[in-house]
Amino acid sequence: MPKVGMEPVRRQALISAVIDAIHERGLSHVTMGEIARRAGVSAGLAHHYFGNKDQLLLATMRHLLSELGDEIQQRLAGAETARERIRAIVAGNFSACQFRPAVISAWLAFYVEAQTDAEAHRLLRIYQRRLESNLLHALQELVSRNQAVDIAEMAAALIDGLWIRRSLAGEQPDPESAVAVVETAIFGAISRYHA
Amino acid sequence: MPKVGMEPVRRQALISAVIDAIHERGLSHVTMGEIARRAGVSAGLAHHYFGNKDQLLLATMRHLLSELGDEIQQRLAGAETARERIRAIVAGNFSACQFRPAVISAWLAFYVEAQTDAEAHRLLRIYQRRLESNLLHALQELVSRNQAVDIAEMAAALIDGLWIRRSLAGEQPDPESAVAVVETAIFGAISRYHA
Amino acid sequence: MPKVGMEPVRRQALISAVIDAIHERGLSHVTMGEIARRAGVSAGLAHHYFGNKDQLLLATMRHLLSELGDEIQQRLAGAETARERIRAIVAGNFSACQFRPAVISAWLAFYVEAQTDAEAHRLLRIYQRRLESNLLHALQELVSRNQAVDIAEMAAALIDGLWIRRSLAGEQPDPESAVAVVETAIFGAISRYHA
Amino acid sequence: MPKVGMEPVRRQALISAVIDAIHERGLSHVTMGEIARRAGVSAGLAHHYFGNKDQLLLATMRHLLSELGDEIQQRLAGAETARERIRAIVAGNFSACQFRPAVISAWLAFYVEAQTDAEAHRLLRIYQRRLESNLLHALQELVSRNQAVDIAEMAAALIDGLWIRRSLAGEQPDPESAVAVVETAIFGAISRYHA
DNA sequence: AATGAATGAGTTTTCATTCAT
DNA sequence: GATGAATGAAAACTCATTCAT
Repeated sequence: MPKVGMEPVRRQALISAVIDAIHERGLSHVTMGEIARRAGVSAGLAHHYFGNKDQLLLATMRHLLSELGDEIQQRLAGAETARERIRAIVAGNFSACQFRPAVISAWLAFYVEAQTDAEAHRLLRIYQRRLESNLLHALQELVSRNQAVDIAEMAAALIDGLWIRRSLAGEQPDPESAVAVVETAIFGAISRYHA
Repeated sequence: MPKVGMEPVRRQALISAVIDAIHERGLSHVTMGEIARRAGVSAGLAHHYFGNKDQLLLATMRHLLSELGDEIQQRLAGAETARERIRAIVAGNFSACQFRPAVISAWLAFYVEAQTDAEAHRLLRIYQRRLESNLLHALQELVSRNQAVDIAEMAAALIDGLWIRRSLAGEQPDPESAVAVVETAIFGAISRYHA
Repeated sequence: MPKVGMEPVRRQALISAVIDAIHERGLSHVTMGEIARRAGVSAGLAHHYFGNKDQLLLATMRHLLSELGDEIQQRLAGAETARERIRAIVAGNFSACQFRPAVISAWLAFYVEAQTDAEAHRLLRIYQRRLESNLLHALQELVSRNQAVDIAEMAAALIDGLWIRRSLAGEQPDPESAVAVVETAIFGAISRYHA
Repeated sequence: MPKVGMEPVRRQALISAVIDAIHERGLSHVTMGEIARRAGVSAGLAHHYFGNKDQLLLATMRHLLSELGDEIQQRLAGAETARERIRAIVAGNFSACQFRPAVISAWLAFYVEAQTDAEAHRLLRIYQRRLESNLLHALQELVSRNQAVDIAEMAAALIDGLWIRRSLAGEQPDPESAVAVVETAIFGAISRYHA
């Protein structure tokens, strides 16, 4: 039953299937066959649209990165003060659509993949630099440049660390408390410098 | 030319080979053949000693966990005050033998594997609980129990986050500055509660 | 935008695409998708017109055979003496439209295909018999029947051999010198028998 | 039942299987599975020893080229006069072990493969150049350099052409008459130049 | 103890072909 | 008439694992 205009639908279904499959089986055990089955299409179609497994995986990673970017950008748009911008960045990183178990699993998997895969590495670095740069700009309005650098690094590491630990804990992820931990650490550090 | 008493040597060589192979190829691309080649033995021997690939991987993970445990235990032995114990735990996590690029890669890989592999998950949780428990005990001498729980979580996440980010940065890992970041965050939080 | 009367145009475009594709990728690597792409149509249309891949390939072969036949027939029409008829046959085999690199590649590929494909074999044998029979008739006016048979075989082999070698040489094919080599061999053999 | 020292045996069996499979199915229809089956081993083993299909095919081609080279070299060793050397080269090209139907099919297939495969092309050109060079040296003792060049080209083309036509004819190949045709053409041409 | 030979199951990938639109 | 969606079967290739030696 071929219909026209199905390409974007199938692409999205396949990317979602990748995320779910990684969550349940782990990236190293995911097969094209399983992804296709979850997406309700044949393995051939997955290749037809993405060329090969690596490309499909990278497309999924790009999807996640872009979703996260949008999430943060949206929140930044409504932020006026430096404190609000910092909150926007932190909250964006733990936004509902990103902090779902399956998405967390996929993120982690790609994080690790980026250790050895050049393209995955490149994609992740771009996101990381942007995150740090955003944080840095906001922080520099509150503390000196050197202090901002230190706090930004700490905050970025804390965000990643909370992600990884919450995911491993297996409990229902709790975005709000995660946000609170990071904000406490950031604003605590800022007030320390101000004292 | 089989020699007697080679077993521990071979086992260690294979475990080291796993770590290096994960670092260079990524866990999902590591094969028994490559591990064996790196260890300078035949693939058959790897099976002879470890039974199968999963067991070899888990043995490697156990090796890393035990090494980290020893590292922290050693430092704790010489620590007398609560502050010193906290410093011992943090420093142990970034000790030279652990904070090598190849070891970091392997840790990350196992972290992710633990998402979907029951035994890996169990091993990792044991280590995490011990780490948190150690931290908690030390912190409770300085702050209230509730405050200690919050700080311990933050500290643990920060340690993991620094690991993961430093590894991805590709630069030579710098244990001392990592330790400094974590200690600053911990003692900053403590002093905040005291104020 | 389907147009009426496009069928012969599409068919010819597909056949030309087959020849070019064989030249650039080799028959064993040619796919329907690539042929269709080169012809500027969808893969579905290629099937619509030719039924399946084998039929399209055979249609291409028939096209080449018929083109070669026409080429020779045209030249034979203007030939009066036996020597002229021999020259017509030889020259026809190296005529410009046949001795193009892409066409040579396709010919060779079909030659080989004919080893194992019954229909291709049949088509090629028809052409070969006609070529030999034409040559034989002309030669028999100049030498005895037995001598004519020998010379015809030699000439036919020489034609094929020059084709195959020129094609592999990769140089710009030079029909005239090829013709000269064959004619020298034929007329040399004839004069030898006459001596 | 693994035995040591099987590698050369398996390699040879696989190469022979390639030749037979090409003869019966045609290069474009040959699969690794069929080759392995004919060789009496698993498809995995074929990959184990040759890496991939292309490499196995090229190894087969190298095998044929080297066998042909040996055949000619042997005959050349016993030749003293220029005429004998020419006969050695021609006879070597139609030697029993080369002029078997299956071997002929394989040769043709590789000839065509060389049109589009760089490595196959390289291998074939080396053989062709050596053949022409050998012929040229022998011929230059009997005729002028220019005449030798012409005769060598004609002879080489005739050899290839006879191969291709005899193979297509499907009859039992007849080395002796093929040799006779080539020698008649060569020595006829020489005597023509001498006249 | 140790190896290399060998396999078979599983995975990716390709591609001719079909079919609704 | 023409397309793009979709499939399924077949092919290449990988690799953990077994086993005779």
